[in-house]
Amino acid sequence: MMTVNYLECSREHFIFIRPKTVMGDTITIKDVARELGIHHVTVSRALRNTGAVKEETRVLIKKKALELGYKPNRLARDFRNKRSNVLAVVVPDLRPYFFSKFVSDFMETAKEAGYSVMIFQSGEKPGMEKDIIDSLIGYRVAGVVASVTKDTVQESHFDLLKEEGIPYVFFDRAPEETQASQVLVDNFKGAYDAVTAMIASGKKRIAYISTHYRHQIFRDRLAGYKQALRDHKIEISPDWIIEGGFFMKDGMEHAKQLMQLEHCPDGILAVRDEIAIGVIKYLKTSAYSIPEDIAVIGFDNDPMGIACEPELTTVQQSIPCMVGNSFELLLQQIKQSTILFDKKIIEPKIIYRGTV
Amino acid sequence: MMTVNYLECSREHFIFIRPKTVMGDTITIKDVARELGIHHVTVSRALRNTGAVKEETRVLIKKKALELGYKPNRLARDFRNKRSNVLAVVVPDLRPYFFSKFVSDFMETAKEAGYSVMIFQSGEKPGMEKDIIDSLIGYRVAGVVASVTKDTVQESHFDLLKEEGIPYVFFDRAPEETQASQVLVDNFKGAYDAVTAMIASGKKRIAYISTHYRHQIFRDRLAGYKQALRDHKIEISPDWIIEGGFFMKDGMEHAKQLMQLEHCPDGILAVRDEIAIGVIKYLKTSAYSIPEDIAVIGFDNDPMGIACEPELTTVQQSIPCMVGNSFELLLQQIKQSTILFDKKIIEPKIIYRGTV
DNA sequence: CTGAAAGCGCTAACAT
DNA sequence: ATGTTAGCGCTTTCAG
Repeated sequence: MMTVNYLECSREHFIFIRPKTVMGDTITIKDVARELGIHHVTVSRALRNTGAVKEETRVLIKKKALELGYKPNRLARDFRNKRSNVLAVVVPDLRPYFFSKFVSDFMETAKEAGYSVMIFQSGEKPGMEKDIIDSLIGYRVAGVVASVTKDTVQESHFDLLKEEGIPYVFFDRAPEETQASQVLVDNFKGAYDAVTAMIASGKKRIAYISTHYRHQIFRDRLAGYKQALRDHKIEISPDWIIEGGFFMKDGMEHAKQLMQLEHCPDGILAVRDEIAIGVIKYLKTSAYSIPEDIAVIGFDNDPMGIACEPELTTVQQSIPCMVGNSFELLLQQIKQSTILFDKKIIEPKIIYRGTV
Repeated sequence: MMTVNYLECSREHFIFIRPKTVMGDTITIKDVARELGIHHVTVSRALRNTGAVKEETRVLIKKKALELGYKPNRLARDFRNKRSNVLAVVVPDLRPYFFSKFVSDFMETAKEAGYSVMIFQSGEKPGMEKDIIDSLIGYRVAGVVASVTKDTVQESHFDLLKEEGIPYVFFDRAPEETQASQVLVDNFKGAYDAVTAMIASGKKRIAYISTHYRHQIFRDRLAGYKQALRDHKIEISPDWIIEGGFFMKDGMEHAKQLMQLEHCPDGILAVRDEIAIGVIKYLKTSAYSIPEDIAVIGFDNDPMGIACEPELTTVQQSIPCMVGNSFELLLQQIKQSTILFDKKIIEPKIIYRGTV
C-alpha cells in the first residue's frame, strides 16, 4: 500500500557495518545479588519496595543495581505477572487533529501514572479492528481505550477482551448497542446549539453537511440539527441535508451544490471543521461574504479553523476532559479488577470566532 | 499537569459493577496438546510453522487451537525470545502534522511487516528522552525510530541501546554528532530553493523567521537562506533574521516586527507552516497583498496551509519517503543483527500554491 | 528480615 | 516426525 519513490531520495554515504555488540552481558537481579552475596529474591523485593527488607540492605542493593546498570526486564516481569503495564489506544486514524490530540494527551496522562501506550489504527475497517483486538489480547495489555470505526455496530469482538479480563473504555465513537464504559460527547446538543446560534444571528435557512459515515455520532448531530429547526419553527428541507465525503474538497463541492439551489441556505452546519473550511473556501471564491451572507459552523475545534479566514466558529469537544474521564474510568477498572458499565457525557461548547 | 474540569462533564448513568469474569481459563499450548493427546512442543512447532510436523497433525492442531480459542501469549514468547516484536517511535510531540503523519504512516508500514508500535513523546525534553530510552530497553523493543528534542546534542543516552543490541534510526532530527543511521531532509537545499523561488518571482528583500530552537535542522535552513542571498548578490540584514516561537501567534508578532522596519522585506521564509500562516494572517490584517506585496513560504506541507488564503506555498519533506527509508534501515539492522551507519538525505520539494 | 523452591508459557537443542 | 529436558528473569509462597 505504501509506495515509496526512492528516486526522491539520495543516499549520502554508506559508512560501515559492524557486528552486533556482544550481548549476554545483560544484568539481571541475580547478577546484582551475586555481587552482594545475597539472594536474588531480596534484590527483587528491594528494587520493588515491597516486602520486608532492611533499609540498610535496600540502599546497598539499589546502589549496586545502579552501579551495574541493571535495567529491569519488563518482558520477564510482565510475563510473570501475566499482565503488562501497557495501555492500548485504538483509533480509526491518527492523523485528524481530534485523534492525534487525544492520543497525545492520553499518553501524557498514562505516563504520569506509570503506563506506556501502544497505538493502533483501524483505518475505519472493522476487520482490522478485530485483528487489533486479537493482538491486544496476545500482549495482555492492562486496558484499552478505543474509538471505533464508522462501521462498527457490534461489540462482539470486544467481548474477547472481557473474557480475558481486560477492561476497555470507548471514547467519542462507541458501538451502537454497547453497555461498556464510554465517554461520549453530547452530539445532539452540539448540533442543536450550533443551529440555534445561527438562528440567533438572524439566519433562517440552515443547511447541514455530513459525511456518509453511518455512525451514531453523525445521526445524533443530524437529529440535533433537525430538532433545533423544529423548535424554531423553521422548515426542514431534504435539499439542505447533504451526506458525502470527509474532507475539504467534499465541503467545497457540497457548498457549491447547496448554493446552486434555487432556494439557497444562509447558514451551513458541517460535521467536521475540515468540511466547514471547504465550504468557506467555496463561498469565498464565489464572492459570498461570511458571515453576512452565510454563516458556517464546524465540529472539532481543529486548529486549521484558525488558519482560515474568517476564522471558523466551531463546536468544541473538550479533549482534556475526554482523556481525563477515559483514563480514570479505565484505571478504576484495572485497579479494582472489575468491569464497569459507566457512561459519561461531555458537554460540547461553541467556540465563537468569525463565521457566525 | 493535565487538569480536567469535571464540571464540563456530566455523568449520565452509572449502571453497575460486576466482578471480573473468572480468569484462569486462559488457553495455552499445553491445553491444546492435552486435548489432542500430544506434546505441547509439537503444538508450538505446528502453530509457528517451523520444524518438522506432519501436515496432518499440523492441520489438526490448528483446528483445535482455533476451536479452543487459543491466543498465543506474546509476553511469554517475547520473554523466551528475549526480544519483542515491538518497534518504538520517539517524537518530541505527536500533535504537529509532520509527526502525526510520520507516525501514522510508519505504523502502517510496520504492521504490514508484522510489527506493533509503541509511541513516546519526549516533549522536547532531553531528560524525558533519556527516561524513554531506559524504558525501551526494559521492553526489549526490536528497534527504535527517533526524532530527537531540540536540545539533544549528545547521543550518549542512545548508546545504551547499542549496548543492548537494539538498532535505531534517527529521522528528521538527529543528534549533532551522531554517526548512527539517519534519514534526514536536505534542509539547506529546502531553504535555498525557497529563497531562490522568491527571488525568481522578483523579490529582493527576503526575511527569515525561525524558532529559537537551536537544532541543526534550523541552522541548516538558515545557512541555505543566507547562501541563496549571497549567490544572488542580495544583502543579508540581521534585522531580517528573527528567531522566536513555534506557533501561529509567533508568526504574527514577528511579521509585525518585520513590517515595522524602515526598510521592510518583500518576502518572508518561515521555518514552519504554522509560523508562515501567522505571518499571512498579520499581513492580511494590515492590508498587504500576498504575494504581490510580500511573498511567503513555509516548511512542512501542513494541510493547514490549504485552509488559509492565499494557500501557502511550502517546502515539502516527503513523509512516505522518510518512513520507507527509516523502516528499511531499521529492518535491515534487525534482520542482520548488525548496527549500520548509514545516512540518507531526502530532497525537499517546493509545493507552489498561492503565496509566491 | 532473608532464603529456598517453584513455576508462569514458551521455545531451542537434543534425543528418540 | 514427535517427545524430553531445561531454562529465560522474575515474583509469589512458604520456611527459616
